[in-house]
Amino acid sequence: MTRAYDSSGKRTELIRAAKHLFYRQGYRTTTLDNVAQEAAVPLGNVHYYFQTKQSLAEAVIASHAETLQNTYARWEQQNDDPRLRLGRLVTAPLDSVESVIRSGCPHGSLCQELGKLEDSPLAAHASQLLALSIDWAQKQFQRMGADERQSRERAEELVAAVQGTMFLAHTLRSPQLLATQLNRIKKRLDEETLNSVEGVKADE
Amino acid sequence: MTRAYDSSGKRTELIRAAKHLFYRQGYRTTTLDNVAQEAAVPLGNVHYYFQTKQSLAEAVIASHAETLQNTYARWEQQNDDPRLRLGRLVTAPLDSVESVIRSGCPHGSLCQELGKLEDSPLAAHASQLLALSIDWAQKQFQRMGADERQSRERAEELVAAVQGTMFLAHTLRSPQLLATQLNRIKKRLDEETLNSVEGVKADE
DNA sequence: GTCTATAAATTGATAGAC
DNA sequence: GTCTATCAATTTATAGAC
Repeated sequence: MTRAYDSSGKRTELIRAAKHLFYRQGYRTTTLDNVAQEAAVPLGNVHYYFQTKQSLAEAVIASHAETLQNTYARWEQQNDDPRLRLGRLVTAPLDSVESVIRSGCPHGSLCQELGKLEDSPLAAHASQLLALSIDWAQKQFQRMGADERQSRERAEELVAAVQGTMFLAHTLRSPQLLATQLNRIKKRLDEETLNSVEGVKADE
Repeated sequence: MTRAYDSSGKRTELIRAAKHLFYRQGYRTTTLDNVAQEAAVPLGNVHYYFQTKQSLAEAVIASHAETLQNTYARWEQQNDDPRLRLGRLVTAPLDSVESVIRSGCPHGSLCQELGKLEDSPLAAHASQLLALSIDWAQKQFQRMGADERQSRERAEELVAAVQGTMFLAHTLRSPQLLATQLNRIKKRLDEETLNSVEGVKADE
């Protein structure tokens, strides 16, 4: 790095373009030329900002992580009740049905693809996106009074259900499935957490 | 095709090798040379059996579908009770924990990768593997007395949960997660289907 | 049918002018 | 810092001898 920040905005633009294309087409399918064109930057220039395609992917993963953390921070500000927060985690994919149907979960599909590149550190990096979501969900269950193990298992269960639903809806290209199943998950979540309202308020 | 069957067994062997490598490394990462070496067949010979890499992938998908159908047929023979049949669907991944942790679900991960190749018929072909499982699960729920819509939604929910669990366990490389969450799914399945035993026996 | 050698195309990465 | 031109490696696919 020879610069303190991205003065021209090209670096940021390259990350945005790569993020978009990796999501739509996958990491392997997307060429650096594709990214360069999408970002309106000459191909050769890409290597000024990112020495390798892999380092570009790492920047993309970091960008995803930042977005996720911002989202969770916002949800925490907007809702004190951990049940409502978890509800948003479940129904969030409904805010972008079309892209979920077309390309699946932005984080999940990236983990899936990079997870098979064994000789690469990208797999471990990407998996942190999933870990981030589980950890956050676990925190919410803990605020409802669940202990360490209980909260962990419920968080894993919830994230697995949402991920599996997005995957199925994407694979079968069914917006209907996405809506129906996410609502089922949400309904069960609401039912299961009905008796933990007091614990929350006491914790406040 | 100039032959009625695979007399030398090389065609079958190539499919087996490709199936294995696509699962472990992914479709894009696996080269025809990799497949040829794994099958102990010279590279140039691959094109005698499969004109393109895509046609090899189609054969792999067909082989997966055949395996799935055989498995379901066997489960139907071994158990009359649809609840037990569905139980096997849930716990089956525990019979091959290591490969699931290492590479995820053989069908799910294939669907995920091929699903992003838009200009290819492979996506639609692969998605039939998932559809097959959902359809089979739906049949079992129907035999328990559930109507068309109910059985469909419960089948989708079950498959989504199992797929999501395999995906999470694979991404986080956690055999513990796989076992814990699959057992949770099975437990809930058993609880929810407790009151539908009569309906089954009457149907027999 | 089987195999070697190679063509043809793609693509990540680099060199070097400006 | 920016961009053009090009290298080097990979990989799908084909040609043609045996």
